[in-house]
Amino acid sequence: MGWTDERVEMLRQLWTEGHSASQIADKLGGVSRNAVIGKVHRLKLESRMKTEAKPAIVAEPVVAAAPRVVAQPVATPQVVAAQVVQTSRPVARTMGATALKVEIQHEIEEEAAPVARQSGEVVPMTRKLSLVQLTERTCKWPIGDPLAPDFHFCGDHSGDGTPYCAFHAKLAFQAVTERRRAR
DNA sequence: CCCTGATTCGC
DNA sequence: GCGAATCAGG
Repeated sequence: MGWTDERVEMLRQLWTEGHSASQIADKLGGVSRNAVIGKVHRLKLESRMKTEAKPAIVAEPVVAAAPRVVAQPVATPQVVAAQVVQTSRPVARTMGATALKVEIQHEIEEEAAPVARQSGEVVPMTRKLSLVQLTERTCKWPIGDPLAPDFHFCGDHSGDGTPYCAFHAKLAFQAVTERRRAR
């Protein structure tokens, strides 16, 4: 199949809309993603260069690097936030992992806040503990940017079973529940 | 290993 | 002009 005017038009539109080369190749049919990319170049389209977004580091390593105490959290806030983000953004799926990680840090607070209001509870005071101060009974819910100097953990008293205090445990549990319902 | 786009080069 | 092969990256 060659590049008829119609096909070229479709290519232009889909590419402009942000579809990936392979996705466009599928829709058009009869062409490979390479063909699509090649054509895009010849048409001098493109533009879609994100200046190689630098994902940087995520919180996960920090939490995982904690003492034995923090070894196996049932569900980290990061995970919960990721799930919330996913359900609220059915669009960005393919770029997945990396893109989401970036958003997590940025939105974890924006996502958590609303949930907090829904729970009808007041956000508890935090003891602002650093990583080394965590024990078996301190809430390990991270607060702030892991890379920022003021990063700390909630530190409130947590039950025997959970790694979080009552408030944050509720946050995590509720978020997951909603995720399953929406699924 | 999956994917992304970018580039090359024989056709 | 075309696109497979290849490259560079996530």
